[in-house]
Amino acid sequence: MKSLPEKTIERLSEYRRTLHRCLDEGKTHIFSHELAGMHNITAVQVRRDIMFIGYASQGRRGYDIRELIGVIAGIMDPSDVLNLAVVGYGNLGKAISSYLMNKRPKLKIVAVFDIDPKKIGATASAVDCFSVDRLREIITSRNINLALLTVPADAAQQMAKALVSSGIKGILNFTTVNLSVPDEIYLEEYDMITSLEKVAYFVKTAQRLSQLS
Amino acid sequence: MKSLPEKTIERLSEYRRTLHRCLDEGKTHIFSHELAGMHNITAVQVRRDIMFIGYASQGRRGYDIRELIGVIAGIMDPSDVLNLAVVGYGNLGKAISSYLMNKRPKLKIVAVFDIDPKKIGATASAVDCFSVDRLREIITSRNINLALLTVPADAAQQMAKALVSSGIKGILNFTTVNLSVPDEIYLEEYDMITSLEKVAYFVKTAQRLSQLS
DNA sequence: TAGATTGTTAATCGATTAACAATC
DNA sequence: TAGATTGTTAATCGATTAACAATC
Repeated sequence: MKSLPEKTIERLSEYRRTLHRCLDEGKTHIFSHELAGMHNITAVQVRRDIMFIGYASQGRRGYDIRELIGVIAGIMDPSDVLNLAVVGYGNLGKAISSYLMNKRPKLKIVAVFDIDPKKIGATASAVDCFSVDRLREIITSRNINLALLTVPADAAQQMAKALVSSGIKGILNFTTVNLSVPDEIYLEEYDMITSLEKVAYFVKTAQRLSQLS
Repeated sequence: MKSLPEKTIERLSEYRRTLHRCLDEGKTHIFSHELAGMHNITAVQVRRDIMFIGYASQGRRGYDIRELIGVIAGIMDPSDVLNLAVVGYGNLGKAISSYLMNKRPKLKIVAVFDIDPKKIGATASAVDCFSVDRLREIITSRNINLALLTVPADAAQQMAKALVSSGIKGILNFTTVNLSVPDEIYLEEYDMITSLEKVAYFVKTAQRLSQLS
């Protein structure tokens, strides 16, 4: 199967969460326009995404929520557990760790790294915290594929380099530094300040436009 | 002036940060291919973005970094300070607050809200922490335009509603709930689990594709 | 049936990239 | 000049939306 469009992948992840919530509320089926309304998009887009993943409903009673969750999981979830490391255990690292803990059984945080001796050795939220000196050793021994980078900006590039040379496959970058890594490493920037500036720009622009009318 | 493409806005924010770093390192000019290399995009795209904002260089010696920063600031920065509130002062709220503190003088966190009496009244990182009961009062009196929502998932929709009715203009949503808000409210989803699942998907897909070859 | 809904093709929109003339 | 670089138009690519036949 070909790789799906990036935007579709993002939405599938969001649909799944919403579908789980609907299941919890006792729903068994959902219409495309319902799912669309919950995500502020159009029903056509929902149907198109679902077409992409090759799922078809039983006609006019909407999609079977349980089945749809299963199909999405088949696409999105790795067949084996993907082991993660959180690198940098400050407020952000802690927030992310507790956020992710037990949410996705196939995405498992198996190690946390920090430079602060006071944090090292602690077993925070059931995960061991190691010194960054042992990065390569632990990444190899625990078969870690993905790193969540939450260190201070001035340590980011150097740490990314160390991660890559330790055999990591992908980095989710929470720092404000644009990392440079080899092409074969999947890098996702997750940039708060950019998001915030974008919101600020559009809020400002919307205000200005509405004043004109 | 028309509103710029969303993607261009995002990149302008990223360029500016990089440009500041270059200034700190003593550079005065930068070529489009240098800036492109630092962001893993093409030089054409950099030039096109810069064309969009109406800046022109002095010919073949690249862009004047200081001037370019000024032009980007003129586009992106609100003319007046935009007041922000962080709603939910757990690990994530703390990380965001200290992250943003003093980074962008035009984007100022002027209040923090929480439900926990132990946090209320504290003056964390020089910002007062209030009870959510006083949401409307403080939002009005401190002229707050934008909220950063970091409350637990089950409180998110209710809190969003309270924020909207208190007169907020935009929400940056860090929770995993897809909020529903009126059209005129600018809503930006900032979703960690989706980002992580996306990275996981592409890492997995890349591995599979490379095994085929 | 009439009405609601899905699945899919074709059209549109928006963003990126290729190509290249102009500049220094 | 030759070479490097910019600014801009046109072509391409990818994602969204419109339109509509098929289904129940």
